[in-house]
Amino acid sequence: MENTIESALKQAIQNALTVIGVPEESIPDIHLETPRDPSHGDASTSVAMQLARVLKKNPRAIAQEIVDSLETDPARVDAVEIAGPGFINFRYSNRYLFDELQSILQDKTTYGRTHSRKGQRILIEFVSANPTGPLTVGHGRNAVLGDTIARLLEWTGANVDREYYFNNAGRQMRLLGESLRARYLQELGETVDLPDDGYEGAYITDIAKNWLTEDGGQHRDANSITPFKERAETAIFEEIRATLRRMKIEMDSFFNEHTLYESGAIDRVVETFRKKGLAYDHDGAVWFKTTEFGKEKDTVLIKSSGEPTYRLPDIAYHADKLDRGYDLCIDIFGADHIDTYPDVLSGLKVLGYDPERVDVLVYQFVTLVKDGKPYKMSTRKANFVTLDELMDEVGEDVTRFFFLMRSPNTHLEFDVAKAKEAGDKNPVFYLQYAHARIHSILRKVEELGGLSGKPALERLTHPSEIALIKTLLAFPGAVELAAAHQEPHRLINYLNECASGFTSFYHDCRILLEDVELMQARGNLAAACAAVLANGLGILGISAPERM
RNA sequence: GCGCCCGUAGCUCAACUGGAUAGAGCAACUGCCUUCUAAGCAGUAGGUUCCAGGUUCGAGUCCUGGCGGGCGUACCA
Repeated sequence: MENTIESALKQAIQNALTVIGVPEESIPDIHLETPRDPSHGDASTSVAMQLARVLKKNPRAIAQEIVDSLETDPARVDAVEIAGPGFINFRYSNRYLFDELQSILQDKTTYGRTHSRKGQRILIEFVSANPTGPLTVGHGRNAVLGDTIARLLEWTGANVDREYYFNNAGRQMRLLGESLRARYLQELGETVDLPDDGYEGAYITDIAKNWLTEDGGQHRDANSITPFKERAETAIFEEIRATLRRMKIEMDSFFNEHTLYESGAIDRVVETFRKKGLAYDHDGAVWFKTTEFGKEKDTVLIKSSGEPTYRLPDIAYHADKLDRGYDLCIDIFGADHIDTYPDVLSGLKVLGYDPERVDVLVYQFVTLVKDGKPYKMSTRKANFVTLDELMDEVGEDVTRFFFLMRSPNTHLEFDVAKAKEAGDKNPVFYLQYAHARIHSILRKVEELGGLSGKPALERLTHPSEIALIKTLLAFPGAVELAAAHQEPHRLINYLNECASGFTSFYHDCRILLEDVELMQARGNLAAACAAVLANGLGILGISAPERM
């Protein structure tokens, strides 16, 4: 990324500022942006306006001084203009655009990859649903966000591992085992009630039925619920893994909370806290002095029953992750967990870790809209929609897309009816359609002799052609931006621009022509666009079909 | 009560972290298929960016105070 035109321009501006005698300490961070309005050029900076106050001069006059001492590469930059209140606008040369287009055509499947996170090891923990039931729509946003952010980070050069953290002990799992036993016995004709607060979902009955066909009812008189718990866990985890696979999510590891008890990691955390005077006994429980870190109340680490609350293993777990040598650990949390992570960070600080190495992405809840009405869900009650059911209805691509298309920190309305309308109302098809359309044309170009290895790209002069090239060149930056913010929807916004840029080009400029040279130039532009769309959809985990 | 998030077109949401005339998609209206995929394109209409102050060359974006919604505020996860 060192030799990009942007970095060259920044350097040139920096130099010019020094030349005109701006003291080093008042030089701001030079920021280049792409103007919304194309008539304002291809890149723009507002340094002159930022300096107006320090230098006590008219911003336009400062801009003029900067431009006068600015040395830009005439092969890449056609014009430098001052506009508005003091913006300095840069216009790129066509030659630059064609050179860059050529490099897209060379890189194809790797175009858009950067090295900004090269050498970084990142662990991203997500989904992390306990095995008490199938994954529901509620987990979907977490799963897809986590996986897509992982893919984004991989595209910027990082080495990313995906981990699923779970707990198969405790009250919830006990209830699950008891619920399974009840169903099992019911299937054998006994009259047994589900336990209070038991799991009512039909999947429990399915597990019971399957088991019965295997074991013939030999667990009827088992006096321990352990086999029921284990059977339920295995069956449910199998289903969860299958669902994830269907969503194109491949975990690198599953981490059982229990190992933190066995290894003594939890005890060590408490010991260290005590040694530092940040843990104490009160009312039979062990407390963490979170008031030392700005909280209103201290927090219970170990209940008077002797059972730790989930915060304690959480702290030990994060320490474990950092011990494994990751530069960065990312957690994907729903908004309901928002209150827990400050404690984890405080705990890590006490243990001597740098909390900066943990990043928490909090996303807001999903409202599922069915028949125009919001649909309330709960795993324990039977009224939930599983991810599998959702994918059965709207397909895998649409499912991933809908979870990604909004900023993580706004509420997401998932309207099943809209997602199902496999037509113009569905934005995912717009991207796939543009891609398929290009391939359809390229197949025809192939019949007419194919694309030239050395296309005459300078034949591309139509405004729609130039605009499309510029959009394609923005791809690596869009990936970088989405990765930096951990917000996949930014990439979707970009891909929409890309697809609509193509369709404008498609309508303005015919590709299949007698003029073979022009056909090849345009064909190559279309091919470059297909490559960008395919790469972008790949990052989102959405297919890029060649025919529709 | 306190903490976090949100409030932008009729609806669902963007807006490159402070930039130039706030943009898309649905829905509405008007055009465009003997020519490469009409799952498309071009156009019209739609806005006091919740309200009131403040910061500055410049605010949807930052600060303060309200109003409205979501989530949390457990010896539940």
